[in-house]
Amino acid sequence: MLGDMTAPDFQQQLRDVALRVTRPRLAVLEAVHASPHADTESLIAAARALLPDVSHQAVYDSLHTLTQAGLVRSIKPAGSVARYETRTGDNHHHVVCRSCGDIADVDCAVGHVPCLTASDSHGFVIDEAEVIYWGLCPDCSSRPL
Amino acid sequence: MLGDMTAPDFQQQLRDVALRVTRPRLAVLEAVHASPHADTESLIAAARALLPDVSHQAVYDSLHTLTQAGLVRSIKPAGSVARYETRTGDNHHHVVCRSCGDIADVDCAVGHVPCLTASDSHGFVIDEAEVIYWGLCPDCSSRPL
DNA sequence: CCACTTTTCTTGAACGAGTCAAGACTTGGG
DNA sequence: CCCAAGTCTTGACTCGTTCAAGAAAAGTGG
Repeated sequence: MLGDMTAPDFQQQLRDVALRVTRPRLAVLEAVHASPHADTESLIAAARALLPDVSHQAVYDSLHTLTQAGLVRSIKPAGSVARYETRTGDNHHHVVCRSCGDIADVDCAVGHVPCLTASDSHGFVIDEAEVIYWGLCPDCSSRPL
Repeated sequence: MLGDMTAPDFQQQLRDVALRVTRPRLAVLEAVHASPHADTESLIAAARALLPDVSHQAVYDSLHTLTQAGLVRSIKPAGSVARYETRTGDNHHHVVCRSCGDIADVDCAVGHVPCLTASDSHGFVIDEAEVIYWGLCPDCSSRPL
């Protein structure tokens, strides 16, 4: 069951970053992989579909750990709760619908590392540029309130 | 005030956007103008320095109203509470220190409207691109933990 | 395969920025 | 000056997230 060949090898992913392989972590990893941009509540539900008795705290903890390890990435658009995805390390950004909060991935038009060098960084040592495009998703823009 | 001719006329700003001129709003506008990137708690304190008995709720409400009217702009970097500034409409972005949370303004290297056209917007109608540069401020980068 | 050490998970309570609601007060127009 | 609409005060409350203590599981060395 957890050795599904078509899906990423989550066990191996955990070992690769020197994290212990636990069922909560596997369930969370699989849940995030299956539902990109899902919020924590949904992920708790999804993780429980795989491991019925996981505590919400274990999910929160796993998400933090996996985020720090770089296996998942968290995004928190203003006005939204935390959301997670497994697509990491490829410098992609997000479009967020102002109306329904839906999120989609976008690659920057510039192609890579957009605007990473600010004109005047005030002495800050910058290591990441996070871009959020705000607008309306197809559904919401075609169905104005 | 004190002969400062460059100080914005906050009363006029409110009238220009068809908002009622109330003392809480003036106090909040002035507070935000005086302390760019301040969080709500600081702004409540700053507003009370000008108008001792403002309720926190009036400050929250004013901030929302002023934000909607475009007189102030709010920013909420992940892991931080809401912060506000009066510099609006000039497409500038922010550098946020991962360590101390300090924020500074930056103009995008591209000069204007950076990356506003995503490569594939998935049908979203985009109206704004928000950029946050993450890194370490001068103090934190020179004094590693 | 077992005992041990460390990390992780469970349970349950707590926190705090922000929001809601009802009634009193202001603002600005007439 | 008066009034209706819009704002503010007060105080309770929500809910995503975090904290804490003890129980359980993972990995390690014997």
